[in-house]
Amino acid sequence: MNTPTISSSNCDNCPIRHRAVCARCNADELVELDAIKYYRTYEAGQTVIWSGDIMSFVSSVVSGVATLTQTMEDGRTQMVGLLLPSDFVGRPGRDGAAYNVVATTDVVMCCFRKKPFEELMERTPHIAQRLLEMTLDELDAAREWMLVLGRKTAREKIASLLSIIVRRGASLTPNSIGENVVFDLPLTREAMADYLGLTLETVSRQMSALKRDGVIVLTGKRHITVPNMGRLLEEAGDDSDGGYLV
Amino acid sequence: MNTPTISSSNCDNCPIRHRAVCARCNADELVELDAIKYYRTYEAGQTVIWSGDIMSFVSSVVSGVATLTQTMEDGRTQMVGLLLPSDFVGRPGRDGAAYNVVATTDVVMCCFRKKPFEELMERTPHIAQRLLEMTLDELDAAREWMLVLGRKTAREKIASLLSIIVRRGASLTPNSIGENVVFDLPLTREAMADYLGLTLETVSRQMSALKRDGVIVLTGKRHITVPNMGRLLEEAGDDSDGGYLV
DNA sequence: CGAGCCATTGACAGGTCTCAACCGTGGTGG
DNA sequence: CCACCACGGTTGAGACCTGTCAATGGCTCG
Repeated sequence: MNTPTISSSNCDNCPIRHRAVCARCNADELVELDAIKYYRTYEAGQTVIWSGDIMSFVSSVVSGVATLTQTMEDGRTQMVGLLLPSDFVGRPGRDGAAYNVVATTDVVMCCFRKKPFEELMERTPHIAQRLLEMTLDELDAAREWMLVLGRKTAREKIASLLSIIVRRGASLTPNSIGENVVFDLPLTREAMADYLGLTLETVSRQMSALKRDGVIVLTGKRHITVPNMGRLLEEAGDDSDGGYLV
Repeated sequence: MNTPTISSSNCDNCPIRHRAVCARCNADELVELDAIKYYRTYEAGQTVIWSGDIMSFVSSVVSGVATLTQTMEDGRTQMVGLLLPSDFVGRPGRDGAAYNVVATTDVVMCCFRKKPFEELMERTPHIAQRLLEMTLDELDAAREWMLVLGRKTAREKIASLLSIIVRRGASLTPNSIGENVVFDLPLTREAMADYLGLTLETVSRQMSALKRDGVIVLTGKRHITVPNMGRLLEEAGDDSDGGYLV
């Protein structure tokens, strides 16, 4: 395992301090959380959690990208969550994991022992409030995703995924002001296919098509430049304003 | 409209008393909820909420069935939620509605004025706790649905939808013990298509196919008998035990 | 240099959509 | 009273998009 060293057990320097499940906690509450927390690291490709596992912890993604997937008996796989820094993993009150969690890049997790975390939640409204807020956001994201899966064409699906990654990464890579948006795909073609309910061949073909049509510029396989974000949003079939204030 | 009379302003007789957002509330908390609540009824086909509307209330479905849908500019529509009795509508902390809500049967809603409800939530952990629990359940349902939308065939999608309706209706129509499961579809073919990301023609064809193959028996358009529930679950591509205790 | 992985591209098959005709029921108005 | 329409549903024929199977290319690493 790479660099298991945890430089900051200190929440003050934590990159997700004000966005994760602990966002609303005050100093006293952080002390309580600190007592039940530990860090774990995972290498790219490693499975963090197997569906059905008994979970002894819940956790927050500190850095890196992981996926939440569901698999049918015959192997068909659907991604049901894309876990970026600050996202929460696990369900308080449930023992078994419902999904597979796989690290797609090297990942650092901030884990809380489950039992004490649940007890802490009982008497710390700040945690439960934040978790409710985050869960409602995830539910909205899942519903937007359902529209993508159910009603969009392959080309629109790809454009939607790229838009979502840009939107979610905006806070991480603060260069989304000008026209040119640049980012690295944290997913393989296969993972993109699992996200979008497509085959990896169709993903590849549509990526090539968007490239050919000048919607995106591909440098290597993963480095992407979007010359015109409005155009990408059009291709995604979304309202051209992106749904948020312009 | 059938029986718009609200016989019970009294929570004790409420059919969703122990399943809705108020499930954990004690007598004192119910009194507070009672002060900010009112009932509304909607006829089948009526739109309850338009996406983008300013919401002055949140609510629980008391009886009937409603749908939560999202629509693209060109009219493509995806259902993102199926609202059955006890389900919660609205998002505390957000002013605008994100989805359309349409009554598919006559519906009774128990509405709470939004501002006071939010204030009550702040000081009543029982409500926030229950809402978190319900939201996590909805998120799980949305993720199961994503697998259906992204990876299942039309035939599997239909079988999955019927299974879900049976499972959710089990508590409502307590006849799911024996082999024969009987129920009425609360959805038109078009609504089923919007649920599953299909066209209504494909839904109709697959319903006919399942009927022809003896998986279901159709009486009229909406009345369904499932002679062998295990068979239906197989057709849905799910684990044969249905995920729950047999 | 070969192995393994990720990705691209082609040819073809097949599942679902599109367009269209038709059926049965219930309500309505001449 | 009955023609007529609206509505939900079924079925057919053909087109098209995406999946399947297969071959190939580029890259990294041992």
